[in-house]
Amino acid sequence: MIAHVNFKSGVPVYLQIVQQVKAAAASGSLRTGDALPSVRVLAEELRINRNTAARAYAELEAEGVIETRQGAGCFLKANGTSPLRKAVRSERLAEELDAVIIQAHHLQISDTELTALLAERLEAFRERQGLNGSSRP
Amino acid sequence: MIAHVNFKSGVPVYLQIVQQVKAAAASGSLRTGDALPSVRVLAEELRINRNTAARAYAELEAEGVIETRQGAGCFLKANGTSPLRKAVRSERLAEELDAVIIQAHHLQISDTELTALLAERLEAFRERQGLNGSSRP
Amino acid sequence: MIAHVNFKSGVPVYLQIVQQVKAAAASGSLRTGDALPSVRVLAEELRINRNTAARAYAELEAEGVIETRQGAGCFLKANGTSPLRKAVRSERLAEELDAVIIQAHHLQISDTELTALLAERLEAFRERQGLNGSSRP
Amino acid sequence: MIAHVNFKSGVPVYLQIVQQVKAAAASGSLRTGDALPSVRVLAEELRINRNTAARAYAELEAEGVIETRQGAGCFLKANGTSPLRKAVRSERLAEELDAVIIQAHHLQISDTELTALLAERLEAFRERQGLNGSSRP
DNA sequence: GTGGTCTAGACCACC
DNA sequence: GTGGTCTAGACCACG
Repeated sequence: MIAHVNFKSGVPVYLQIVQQVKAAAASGSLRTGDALPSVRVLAEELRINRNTAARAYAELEAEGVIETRQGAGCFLKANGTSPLRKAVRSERLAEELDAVIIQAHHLQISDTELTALLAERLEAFRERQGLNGSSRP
Repeated sequence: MIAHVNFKSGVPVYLQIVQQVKAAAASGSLRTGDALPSVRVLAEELRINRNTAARAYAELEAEGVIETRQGAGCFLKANGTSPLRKAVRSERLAEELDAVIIQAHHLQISDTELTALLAERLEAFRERQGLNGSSRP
Repeated sequence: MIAHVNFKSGVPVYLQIVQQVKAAAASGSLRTGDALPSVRVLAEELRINRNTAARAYAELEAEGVIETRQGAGCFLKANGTSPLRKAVRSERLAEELDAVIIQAHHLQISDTELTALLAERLEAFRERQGLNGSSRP
Repeated sequence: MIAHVNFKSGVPVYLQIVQQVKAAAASGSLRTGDALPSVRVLAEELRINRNTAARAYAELEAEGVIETRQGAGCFLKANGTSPLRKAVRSERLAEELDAVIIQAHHLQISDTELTALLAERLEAFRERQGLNGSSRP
C-alpha cells in the first residue's frame, strides 16, 4: 500500500497522494525506476475514482518526480531533475518555513529550539534514508 | 500576526485560521480573555475576504474556542484544557518540519541551505514582529 | 471569443485552448491583468465540459501564463515569470525546432531558406505585437 | 530518419508519422517507388512500439499513399498529385515556425537565442544525417 | 457569481 | 493490460 488517504482532513485527496509518494521517494522506500501501482489499482486500493488517482500521478509527473509512459505505467524518476529555477525552489520552501515559524510562535517554541529541532529531524531523515538504501530484497 | 495562510496548500483558508488559533490557545500563547483582531482587521492582514475571516471566527465560536461580544469583539474563552506539555508541542512541530524536509529533498535544497533559509526567515519574522508592535507585557 | 476548438484534429481540446491563449498573450491581444472568460462561460462558448475548460486554465496556471484567484477568476500574468530553469526551457524549444527541421527536410526546404523564414516570421510577430500594444480601446 | 515524433504534443504518434510521410510525399522528398523503412526498423529508430509503427503504415496503406508488398517491404505509390509549389510548402512551415515563436516568447527566449538555437539544431541534424548514410543518389 | 475537487462512466492510444 | 481525455453532474470554498 503506497498511500492512505483521509477524506475528512480537507486536504484534496490527489494532493495527499502526491505528498505521500514524495515522502516515499525522499525517504528511499521508493527508488529510481521503481514502478508505481497502476492508476486503476491505486484507485481500487484507496477506493477513489480512477480520475483522482490519475490526477495525482499527473501532478507528480509535472513536478518531475515520476515519469509516465503510455501503456507501460508510472516510474520513479531519478532525483536531481527538478525543472524549476533555483530562486523559485527557494521561494517555495521559504513559504513553507514561514508557516512553520508562525506555528512555532503559537506553540511558544523559541528560535533556538526550532533550529535544534530542524537539525534533529534532518538527522533522523538521513538515517531513515540510509536504512532504506542498504536493505532491499 | 495571528495567523499565516497558504493559498496553495489545498487546506481551506478558514480552516487554516481555525487550526492556528487553536494551536495558539493550546500552547498558551493566547490566553483566556485575550482579544482577537476584528474580522475586518484580520481580513486585511491576511489579504483574505471578510466572509472568510468571519467564517473562521464562526467556526471557532461554534466549537466554543472563542466568544464574540457584540460591539466589543472576539475573545478567547477559558478552554478548560491545560496548556500542552513541551514534548507534545515539539512533536507537532516535528511533523511539520518533516514535511518541509521532504519538500526540500525534492526541490534539491541541501541540509545546509535549508538551515540557512530557516535562519533567514526567522530573522525576517522577528523584524516584522518588531514593526507591528511589541509582545505581550 | 478567445478560442476555437477542432474536435477532429486529434489534439486534446484542453491543449488547443492552452495554445490559443498562449498565442493571444504572446501577440499582445491579451494583456497583463486582463481577465479571461470564466470557466463556465468558456465551456459554454466552446460547447465543451466545464471540467475541460478548467483543465486548460489549470495547465496555463502551472506554466505561469495566468493566475487564478479563487472566487474571482483567471487573469493574465505579466510575462517574464517562467519558473523553469533556462536549460530546461532551451531544451523544450530545441525539441520543437527539431520537429520543424525534419518537416523542412521533408518539404525540401534548405537550411538557408528555413533560417530566412524564421527571420521573416519573427519580424511579422514583432510587428503584430507592436500593433496590439498601441491600439486598445 | 523518415520522421520525428513528439510524445508530449498530444497528437497520437501514429498520426504524426502519417502526416510526415504524407508531407514528404507531397513535397517530392519521397518519390514513387521509394522504399520506406520496415516496421521493425522504423519502430527502433523512433523508439516506439512496433504496433504503433505498423498502425501508421496501415493507415497510410488504407489512404492509398503506400503499398506493402509481402516480404519485400513498403513502397510509396504514385500519388497522382503534383508536388506542392514552393510557396505552399513555405506557408506550411511558416505555421509551425509561428507556433515555435509563441512558445519561445513564453519561455522567455530572445529572438537572437532562438535563431542561434535553430542554427545549432540544424548542425546537429546534418551531423546525424551524415552518420546514418548518404542522401539520395 | 467565481474556481476546485470528486465521482461515474465512456472512448481512445499505446504496450 | 497501461495511461489520457472527455462528459455529466454533484458539492465545496471563496468573493
